[in-house]
Amino acid sequence: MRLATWNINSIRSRADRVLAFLERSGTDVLALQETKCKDEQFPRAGFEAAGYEVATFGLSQWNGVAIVSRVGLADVEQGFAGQPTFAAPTLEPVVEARAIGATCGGVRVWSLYVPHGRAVEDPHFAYKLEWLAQLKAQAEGWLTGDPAAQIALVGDWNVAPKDTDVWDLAAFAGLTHITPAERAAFAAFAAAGYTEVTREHVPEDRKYTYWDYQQLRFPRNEGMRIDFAYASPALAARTTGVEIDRNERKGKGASDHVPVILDLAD
DNA sequence: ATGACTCATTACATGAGA
Repeated sequence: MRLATWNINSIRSRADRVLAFLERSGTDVLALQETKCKDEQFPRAGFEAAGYEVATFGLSQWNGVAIVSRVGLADVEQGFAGQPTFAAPTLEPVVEARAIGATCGGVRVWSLYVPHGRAVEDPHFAYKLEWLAQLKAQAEGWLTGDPAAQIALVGDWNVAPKDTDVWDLAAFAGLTHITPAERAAFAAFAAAGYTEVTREHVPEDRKYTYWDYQQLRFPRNEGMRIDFAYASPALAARTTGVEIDRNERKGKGASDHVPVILDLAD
């Protein structure tokens, strides 16, 4: 089975690209982030015509996550238990559309769009840390008592765990994504028993998953590695390979992130 | 070339992204 994750930066702008990717890569289950549309606006028809089921969680033009699968899609959950809320200025707190779970081909898949944080002194940053802490608390519970659990926590984590996961550490001084607090929140999933399988299979430096649209970041390979896949022990044992599909950043109309693809043994 | 931001909005400028 092939399981992929991709921050698509608007599904309505790139549905054709995603359909072509599914066909070319032979991906069975795709977790999407930043779909940037409400559920009723999601372009489902093309996916269903291609033989995929679709589960979405979108509330507005911000955030939005989805899972598409051709190996079954059951027990959909929009958001996770205990997911922190966020209050935009002048608005009531809401559970944002940043997490959706579904069981696909025997794997409990979570498509995750971790809050950005914006700036270390911004309320969004504390929200980010709490969001990760609460997700970790839930994810720890999903593992207990079931050594055979097949769980994949995949998506845009908005954390660069290693100094070499950004193109120039000095350029990030004082900014989010590289702080010890964020890295500790990310590492807590490993302490809880999950394995970050993309690092295991692609350990080399400068294997980025995101390049800013500005300042020729992609042709210069000045990117960030922030899209990851934490796997439960049984799922990690099944993971035979990982590919970061760098070619998807090329050309007109690319997302600023590329797909990360996991190969799972039957 | 892999190329000089992009997306969505009761839009025409603003907020968000990282």
